[in-house]
Amino acid sequence: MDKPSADKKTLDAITPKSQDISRWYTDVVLKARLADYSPVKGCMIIRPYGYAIWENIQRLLDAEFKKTGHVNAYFPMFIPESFLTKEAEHVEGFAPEVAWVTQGGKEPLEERLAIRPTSEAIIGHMYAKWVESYRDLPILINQWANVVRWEKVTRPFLRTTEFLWQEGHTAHRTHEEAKAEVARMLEVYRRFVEEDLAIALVTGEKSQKEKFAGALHTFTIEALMPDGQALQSGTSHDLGQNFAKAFDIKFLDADGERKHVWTTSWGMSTRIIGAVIMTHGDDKGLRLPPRVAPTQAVVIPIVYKEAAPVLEKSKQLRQRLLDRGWRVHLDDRDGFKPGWKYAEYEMMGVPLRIEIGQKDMEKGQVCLVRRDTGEKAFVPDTAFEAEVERLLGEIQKNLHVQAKEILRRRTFPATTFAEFVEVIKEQHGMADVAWCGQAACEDRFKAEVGATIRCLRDASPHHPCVVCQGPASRQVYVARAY
RNA sequence: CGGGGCGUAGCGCAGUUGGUAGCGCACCUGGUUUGGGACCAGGAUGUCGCUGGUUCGAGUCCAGUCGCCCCGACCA
Repeated sequence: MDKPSADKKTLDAITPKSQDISRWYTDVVLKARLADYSPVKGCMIIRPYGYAIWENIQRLLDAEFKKTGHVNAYFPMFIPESFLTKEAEHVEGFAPEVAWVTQGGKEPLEERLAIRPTSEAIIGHMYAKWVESYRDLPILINQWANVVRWEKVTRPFLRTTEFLWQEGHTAHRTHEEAKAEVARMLEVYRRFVEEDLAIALVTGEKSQKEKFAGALHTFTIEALMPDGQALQSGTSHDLGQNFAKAFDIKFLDADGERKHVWTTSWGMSTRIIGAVIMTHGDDKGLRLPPRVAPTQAVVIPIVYKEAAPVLEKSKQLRQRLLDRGWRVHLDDRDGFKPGWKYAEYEMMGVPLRIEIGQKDMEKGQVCLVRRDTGEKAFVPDTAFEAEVERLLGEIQKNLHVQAKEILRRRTFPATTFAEFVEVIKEQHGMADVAWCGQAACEDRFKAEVGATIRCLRDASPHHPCVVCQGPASRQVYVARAY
């Protein structure tokens, strides 16, 4: 138990991921300075390093929204109670977690105001004002905003009382058009998460029990965390005419008839950052996918007596990468040994480390070290930019391959209920099972092991219902969830 | 919201039968160092989560309250 030197090394270390993933997660969030706890329960401060990831997510997603014809706007965070209650299923679903403003200054309010848990109500109200003719359609608006949901159990990023997200709200002339929009945006999410965040997903429709409150149909992208819990990472809702009727959003169609519009909504939140942390991180800390890493490469000069030439070379290397559009940091701080810096940037998840010392300069080479594999390579100075570009691409790809492999290994078919329970409780995995479509059978997933249907698969069932052994209508993914 | 655990310096912790707070790391200054978490010397740092009570005296005992973590029921 007395190990003075070992103690020193483990003092700042994070709890190993394999040992206790919950503590590991908290350690990483705090030590990598992604976020910090706020004085208000369930809220968090997103620190610059964490916020930089969010900014990259915003930038990439927003570009996709623009490409698909959407524009940004901003709606207020206060929603009159009478608006929220207009859509019966919507209010029932959100009532338990709405925060209320009841007083302004010293005066009590005549009507209390909900702090938006989502914006269908206020946006529906406005769309009713704005839509007159079929020529006003479609409306394709997105907003970047904060919302508040009074959650009982919170964790940084994965579930917070206040969170940042984007919510798209569209109104269409026909149901066909709205359904196409729902599918289009789900695909935008899927591609973004798989390709830019390197996270493996299953996608599909939610069961009626799990759908968004007020929607006809909800479609989801679901990631599986390494502890076997699924994480709903983005949703796209076909709202049918539910909100159009509740808020009286009507247009005069070409045939001279007044008709209700068809609306959709879709959202992705800061929760997705939690998925990035969980999916890619290892015992040393974060491993960030290059596409969203705030710093894609860090230059660490190795200086001895003659510091100036090495520092000068370091600056040149940084500049050569900046010129190519990469996000690069030069850590030329004195007083920290290289080894300390290595550990620090590994913890921060910087994808690529660039070491440069006198020896390298003499040999006309640069040392590159990958965060994902730990592989070290010496490359000719002349090939520097090309190698950095190649390696960052490799790292992005490799993280995705690893994530897909973990999802594959943790997904198990089950044909009997006993097998299903084994998958959830013993394997800590996601079950791929046939389901008859009845709510009673769906309820048993939750009652027995606390799992829910994450999404319906496109595949047709090849076995009887895993619960009742009656004829199955759908193949479904079932798992515990965050 | 139930069950369990924990709140003492920035972080991790110690603090005996109640007697006025300490250790390691981090931080600051100077020097030597620097290819996997350096070393020496000096220095600064606290409403002991908060409120109330018991007491001559509370980090310590009692009550309440807030927060965090873990495990279960609800949710992006």
